Amino acid sequence: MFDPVSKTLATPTATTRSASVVPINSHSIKVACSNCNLRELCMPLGLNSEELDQIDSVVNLRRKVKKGSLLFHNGEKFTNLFAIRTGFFKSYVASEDGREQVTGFQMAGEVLGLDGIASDHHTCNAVALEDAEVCLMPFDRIEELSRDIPSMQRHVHKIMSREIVRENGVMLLLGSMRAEERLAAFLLNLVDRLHARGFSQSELVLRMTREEIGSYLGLKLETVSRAFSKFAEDGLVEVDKRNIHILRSDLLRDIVGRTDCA
Amino acid sequence: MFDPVSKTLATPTATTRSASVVPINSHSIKVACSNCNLRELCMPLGLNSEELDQIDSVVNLRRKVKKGSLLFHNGEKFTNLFAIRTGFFKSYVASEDGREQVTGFQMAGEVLGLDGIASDHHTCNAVALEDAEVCLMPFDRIEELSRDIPSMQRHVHKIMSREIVRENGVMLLLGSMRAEERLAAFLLNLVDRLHARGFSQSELVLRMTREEIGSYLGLKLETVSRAFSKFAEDGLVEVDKRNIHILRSDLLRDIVGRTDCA
DNA sequence: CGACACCTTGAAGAGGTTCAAGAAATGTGG
DNA sequence: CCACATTTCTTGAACCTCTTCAAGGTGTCG
Repeated sequence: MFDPVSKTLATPTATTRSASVVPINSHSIKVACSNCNLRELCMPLGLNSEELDQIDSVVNLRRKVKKGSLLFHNGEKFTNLFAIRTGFFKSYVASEDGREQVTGFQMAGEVLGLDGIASDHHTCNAVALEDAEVCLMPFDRIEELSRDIPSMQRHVHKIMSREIVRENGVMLLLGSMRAEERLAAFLLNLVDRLHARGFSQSELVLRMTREEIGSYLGLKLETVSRAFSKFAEDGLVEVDKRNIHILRSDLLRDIVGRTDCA
Repeated sequence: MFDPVSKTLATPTATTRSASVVPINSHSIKVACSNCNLRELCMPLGLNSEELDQIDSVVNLRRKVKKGSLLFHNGEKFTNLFAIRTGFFKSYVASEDGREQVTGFQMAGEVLGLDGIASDHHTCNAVALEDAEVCLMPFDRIEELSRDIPSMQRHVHKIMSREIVRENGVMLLLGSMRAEERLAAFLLNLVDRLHARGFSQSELVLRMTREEIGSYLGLKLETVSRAFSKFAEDGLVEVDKRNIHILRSDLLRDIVGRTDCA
């Protein structure tokens, strides 16, 4: 199955959708992974309690990110990876001449910041599309821990490889699909990842604008809007602003998969 | 500077272009990194001799890959990363309906196979575009070594992150550039990477067909051909089949960078 | 309530694709 | 080593998808 934006982790875990349930007063506070309900999404399974304690010592801070504000930006020194606890992000790159390309949308349990490892500086930007909360994971601590705990090491490698595979899928999408195929693939991927987090298989709320979807899919916002209208007209989805109800995911899948025909 | 296909490693090292200088009779043979002239491209610098010995024990096999044959393919069990010694590869993904998308072109000193880590199986294919030779690096040995040698660990992380950053660049290219911008960016990137390996800054020989370039750039082969003709007509390059002579790299750079205008 | 961001829809236009034909290079087998 | 089949590349012309430009509508927030 084609999967342009594969989920960071497959383990389904119900999460709350509200942004600020954890009492946080300061800019960032100490937390413990060992009793985090997203642990299955962030960390390798089957660790003993000693290893869990070690991990608690890595993920020692949280940070709230207000809607619209940057988690990190191009050029910024890289020190942390970020695990999303709540909220929704977009990451994007910009060329000198001002063009922007959304490179991904990230949700709870997914990791941000991998781009920064290459040069010790971030090369893309990450913005919260709704009020969000992230765990800070100092990368040198992650590397230390990876040396001590092989399953942790393997986990880190898998997360990075998964991102490479995801981007391969996006290249396929951008390089060879038509507008409606792209949007269908996008919707299916999004609802899939939400479903893996305990949400509906058929309903979703878009956290991003048509323009941001368009940027991600290599389309103009008008084209995205028209494709939504076409899907609605054909009875594949109901579209009410950013509330999407998928009526015929089977037909959406057909659209993604077809080589030719209309 | 926009860089859709950033080089795997920046260290310039002269290499020979011929494919079969090393005497190899069997399918694969033992070799030593410690006296490989590509070591600077593949391995972290500043290792002591004991660490170099350890690395020699990782990269213990070479394999010849004939032009047109697969190094690995989608679905194949993942066990090794591959460091290219000589030759030129393309990697590509395929969707069920038969569409193919070239995801990258790789040359000496670059690493193939990172996609396989995520699921223990490769998700893309790698084909030699000319007779090639690769070093086999068993990934579990790489992980062992990474646990012992922090600079090795960091090196592996950087290689993976670099691939993520490269793909971000390709997404920008596919999502927001016009045909001629894409081809200009492609040529500049290719000649850059070749130059870092001791080749000319202005002359290059394409190892791939127009169709493969088109697949990578999200264009049809006719469009690629026309863009080449346009560049030649405008005096930016000389094109003789697959031999490209870049006359005005400054103007090529302008083409990549411009937001609008003609 | 007004300003602003976001979304939809129509009409015209452009860039790239598709289809087609021919030329040049490459490889194969005798 | 040559003849022939095949692959690769180029170029033209018609077509189509998506973009651009434009206008109007809706929802949101200070």
